[in-house]
Amino acid sequence: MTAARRGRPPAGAETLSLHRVLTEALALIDEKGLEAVSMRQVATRLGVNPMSLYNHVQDKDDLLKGVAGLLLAKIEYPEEGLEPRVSLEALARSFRAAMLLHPTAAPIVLTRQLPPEVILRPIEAVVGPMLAAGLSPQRAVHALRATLAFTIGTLLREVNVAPTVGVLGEPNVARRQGELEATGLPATAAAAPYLARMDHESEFEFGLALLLDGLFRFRT
Amino acid sequence: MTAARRGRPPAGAETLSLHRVLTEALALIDEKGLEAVSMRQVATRLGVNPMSLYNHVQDKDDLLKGVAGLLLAKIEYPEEGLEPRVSLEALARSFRAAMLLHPTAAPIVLTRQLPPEVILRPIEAVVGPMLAAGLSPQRAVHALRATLAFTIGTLLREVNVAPTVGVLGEPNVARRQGELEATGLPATAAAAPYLARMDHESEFEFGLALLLDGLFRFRT
DNA sequence: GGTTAAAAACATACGGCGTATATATTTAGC
DNA sequence: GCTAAATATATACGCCGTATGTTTTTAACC
Repeated sequence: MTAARRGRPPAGAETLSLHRVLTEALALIDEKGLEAVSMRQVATRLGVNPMSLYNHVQDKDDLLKGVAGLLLAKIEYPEEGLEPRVSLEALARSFRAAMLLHPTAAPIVLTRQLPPEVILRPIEAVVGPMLAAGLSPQRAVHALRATLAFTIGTLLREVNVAPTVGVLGEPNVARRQGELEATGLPATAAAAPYLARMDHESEFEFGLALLLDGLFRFRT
Repeated sequence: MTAARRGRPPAGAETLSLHRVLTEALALIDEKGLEAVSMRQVATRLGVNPMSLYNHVQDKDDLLKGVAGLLLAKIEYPEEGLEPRVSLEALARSFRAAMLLHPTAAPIVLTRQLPPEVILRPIEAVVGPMLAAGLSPQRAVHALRATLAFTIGTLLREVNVAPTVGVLGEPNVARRQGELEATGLPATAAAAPYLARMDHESEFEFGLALLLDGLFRFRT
């Protein structure tokens, strides 16, 4: 282990950058999980002293906000001029897909207050079609918040950061179903085959359709 | 600072218990916030060595699960025999109210997988009325998951653990509204007065009614 | 071209954290 | 009475975030 250079690196040298820090942090999360993220681990992977990160990031929370921005940047926006309902469905699905590209990192976006500049574009992309569909601004905001709450809640469950009795994988499902039937709770037992099994995709589509159907039934 | 007793305490002495550990942890969260919770802090408040907690709790995560149980135990269940829709509304409101009794602790419940024994009762209380209303078990489970996802998402926003542009308090609202109008994004600017302001209560009721209306429109 | 302020890296160190391990004391059951 | 279990403390390890200070190079200015 040779001692590392100690001053500002010479002109041509590869240098640290905010982008390198953020992408390395995201890679670390993908590989080792959210809880493995530490300033020291990120620095080690970059071959750099931990304190060097602070030249590009205010603190650890700031770093995580940056990673959140990386994730949100992966949302793909539908083309202009589609039917409002089609645009909204596409957006919701694209948001979900973007989060599921990095499931273990998703809670960074979903459970954090983010600076306006990083969420304004998605908001505009949702409110636009809602107004175009004839919803009042007030109702459009209510609708945005209801669908976003549902989507966040669904995604958190999907990445195992929410309470649920459902499980994935056949052997687990069968075992859980048996446990539920053995509780003696009548409704729980009756619904056990469905409570035990989880199908994120269809649950997301079910709730999304439910909300959008309701919103577009009367466009006040 | 006299040296603390070192062995098992004598018979009559006040002794530690799981319940004391959990309630002290909850009190600490209420006073100092979630991030202030550490085994050492809880132990200090109990006048006890940190390692003593491990006689009652497997590890820190287990302690937090226990606190989650404390919170869920504060749900008040509606009486039997009400109209299904009335029961479901009461339950959703009661769940929300229970979480808002300890807003800073709520994320422990909302962003964690919990053991079945602690969530079975609420589940039964939701699925029961849904089946009573004529929903199929499959649809009842979908309905449970959709409303729960929405409720969790709404509550996380309410306790500042979710992305949003809305703010509370008049001066903040006015400032944020100005910022939104200055973005140049047309829909965002048009909806700025509503985007800037947050009204958790009415947003919760709006989404809840939207979901339940849809669910009860056709009872398949 | 020399001077100087800013930039970008490293070095050290502090106080906190969760908890593994070992030990002491008392109790409860046989 | 003996012994195992229960309940407490003591010590220590390896992490963590980051405050503070130092070194080296660059870039801007005269």
